[in-house]
Amino acid sequence: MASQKTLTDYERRRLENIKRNQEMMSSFKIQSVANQFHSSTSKRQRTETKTYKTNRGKQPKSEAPIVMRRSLRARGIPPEKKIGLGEEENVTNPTESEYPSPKKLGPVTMLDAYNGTGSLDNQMKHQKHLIDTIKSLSETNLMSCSIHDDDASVIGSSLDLESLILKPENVARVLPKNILNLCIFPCKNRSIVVAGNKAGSLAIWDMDADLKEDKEEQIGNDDGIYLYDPHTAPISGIVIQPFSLSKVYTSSYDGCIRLMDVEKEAFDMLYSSDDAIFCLSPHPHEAKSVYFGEAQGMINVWDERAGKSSSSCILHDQQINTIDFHPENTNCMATSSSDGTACIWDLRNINANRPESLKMVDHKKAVHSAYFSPSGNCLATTSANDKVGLIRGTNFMDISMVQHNNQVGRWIPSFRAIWGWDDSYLFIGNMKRGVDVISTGYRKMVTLESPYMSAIPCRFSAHPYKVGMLAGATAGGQIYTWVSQQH
DNA sequence: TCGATTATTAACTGT
DNA sequence: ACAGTTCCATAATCGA
Repeated sequence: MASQKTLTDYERRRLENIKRNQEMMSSFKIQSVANQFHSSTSKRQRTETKTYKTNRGKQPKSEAPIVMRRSLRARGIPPEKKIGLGEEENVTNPTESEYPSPKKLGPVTMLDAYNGTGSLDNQMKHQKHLIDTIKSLSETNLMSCSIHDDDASVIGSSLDLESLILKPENVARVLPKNILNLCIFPCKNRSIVVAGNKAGSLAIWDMDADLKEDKEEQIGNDDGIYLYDPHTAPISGIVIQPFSLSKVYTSSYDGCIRLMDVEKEAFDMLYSSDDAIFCLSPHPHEAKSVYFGEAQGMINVWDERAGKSSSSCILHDQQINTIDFHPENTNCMATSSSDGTACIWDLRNINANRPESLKMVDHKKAVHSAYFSPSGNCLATTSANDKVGLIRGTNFMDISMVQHNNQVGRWIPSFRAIWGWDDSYLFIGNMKRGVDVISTGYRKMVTLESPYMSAIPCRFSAHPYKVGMLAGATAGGQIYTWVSQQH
């Protein structure tokens, strides 16, 4: 009943937002971008462009420094068990002991986790260069934030869809295997993206690397891509601390939450569990806590001050795929789950054994994401039932469903519709190698296409400060970054 | 109701 | 250009 009071409070604010939003939308010019569905005569259109920016995409060859790292993790059958099976034989019994594999506990230095090529000396220099970059960016970001606090100018900036283009230099293969998660640094003047893949590797791509002023500082053929191996199973969440860019949280199916602390040049181990961790989300108003979905439907909170997980609770019948917080109402949280539902919760109510949600959206099939719009007026859900849900209005009572093909099969990570820079558009992958842009204002859906996009983008991240900069990641480890071409 | 099983799918790998 | 491999997602289908 305490929640009732907040809701009215909350409602009032939302109504104001809705009004503001409507004004914004009506003043917004309609883009009817001609849908050039090149119904692609066949599939073999062009695939050469994707290797525009190649990388050490493959497994390291036999080189001295790598052997050192390999000896720690890969190839490691738990030594105390399974010896009787003989080596290499463990492949034949997939029933047990397969997945948890050689999980490394405790902190790992960034250099140890670094996966590069070339001489050890070059690797050290290259890796150090990234550390310096992130450190410097952390400082400049703090300065610019404190001087003119014009963050608000970005939120609500409208976007001209026609201006979005994909340049070949903004295409790169940054990782082997599926990218499951990516996140662009919340930094005003730089474009750096962090991506995690199914193998537990983390890539950091500094897209401004080739514009670097200090050419003589460049090491080897510096493509701005840095590869680390902090986890041993799929990376399920990446969170960059907005006010401390040198801290990047990662969660993984290996049951660990790590913190890449660039100041300490290490991947700290914050939390470890026998169960998989499926998602990770920072509380926007409590900088020191991250929420994460663990095991079957459980939500858990990591509290940095306490140095441990503070509370847990079962919210769903199956795994929680995403957690997201309302941008204004500090007690409002949304979850999506493979149990077929997305829910909105009052944080004060989720301590009970069987908490009750404020709102539940039933998709009947797995829900892969549920994200609040930048204003908080709308919740967008993406489900395996081929619907994108828009939940808005007073108390989120108004539910509309947009048809969208979300049948990705087995090899493509599930689609998740994300918001751009205002409440106007959602961005989601398209099975025909495009980016679908869903309008919330009852306009026709538009598909972004490019000859340089040779695979299906399934996961996205929008640059928090650069309107129009949208990075899409594929099952093949590529990242395609669309930008807004001025004028 | 709960397991175990299978079909589905796109892109990479390597001849 | 072709075929073989990926393999821990999801839903539908059987069998206990």
